[in-house]
Amino acid sequence: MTVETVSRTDAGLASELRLSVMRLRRRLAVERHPDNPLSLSQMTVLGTLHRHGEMTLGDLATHERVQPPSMSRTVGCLEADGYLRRRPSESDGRVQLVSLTEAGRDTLLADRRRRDAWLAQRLADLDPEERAVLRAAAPLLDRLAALD
Amino acid sequence: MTVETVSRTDAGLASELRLSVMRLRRRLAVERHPDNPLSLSQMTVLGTLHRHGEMTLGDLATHERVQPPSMSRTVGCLEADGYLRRRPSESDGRVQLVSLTEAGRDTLLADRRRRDAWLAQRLADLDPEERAVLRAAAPLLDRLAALD
DNA sequence: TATTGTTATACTCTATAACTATA
DNA sequence: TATAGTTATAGAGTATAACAATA
Repeated sequence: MTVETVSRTDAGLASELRLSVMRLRRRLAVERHPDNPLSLSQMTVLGTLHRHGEMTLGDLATHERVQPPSMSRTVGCLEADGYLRRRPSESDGRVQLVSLTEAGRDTLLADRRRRDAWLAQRLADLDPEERAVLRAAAPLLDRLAALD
Repeated sequence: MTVETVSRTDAGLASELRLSVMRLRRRLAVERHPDNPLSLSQMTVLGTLHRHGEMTLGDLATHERVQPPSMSRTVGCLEADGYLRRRPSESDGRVQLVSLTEAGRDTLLADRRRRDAWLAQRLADLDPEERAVLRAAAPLLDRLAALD
């Protein structure tokens, strides 16, 4: 088996996919709209809160596959800048419930439009069948990333 | 249109794909085999050199979508640890040609086997049709990430 | 004792700006 | 002058360890 054909086998799929995922992630980080003050990770947190509604900090960390201290820091910055709010749970004083503010929601939706301008333009260069492949692939990537 | 259905539209595909790519990349970073001393980015460079053969430092940076100083540092560490070698081009003294050493190749292949153990196991939980989707998706992700 | 979250600290990756060497 | 690469410096993102508050 040669290096060139390894990608067609199941054994090579893992390698191919990992390289591709890393490169696109890096490119996405570069191509953010310059007037958006929020980082890629911060925007992802806003997106998750928009999708799921109010969540605990721990659940947010689990969902984003980061450790609690990392999420604590991310959430701290976003709260300080007014994109989300925290409140303690009534039933369990240890728990912090996190939710989007109106500013966070506006920022998310504006960013989504801008991001779509870049990535959707790249997607427009693909055939409809190729876009269909990626639409099918996205949830599969999430299943691969799932904790179980 | 609701939040839940947005992923079925072309406008929502960009958002979905970005979130999925980021989460899988983070998970891959976590799931590396603990006895591998090399980082995700370092392993990616070894993989690119294995696939392409000897390359200039600049081409390597372009291929990995990083700036030359970033690649200069990555390559410097890998050279110091014996995973690759550099030599100046005969025709142009400014150019550094980078290639894998035997140790780099061995490390790459060993790591590929280990990585496959994790990701291939996750892939094994998918249907053959779903793996086919991902096999088709990987080169499309690279086209999205391409400089043009 | 166990769980949730925070603080302290450090490391990796990446960038931009300024520089050196070569063309 | 222009190009290839390096050095210096800084910032973002993440981790682990130790801690505080609550259950």
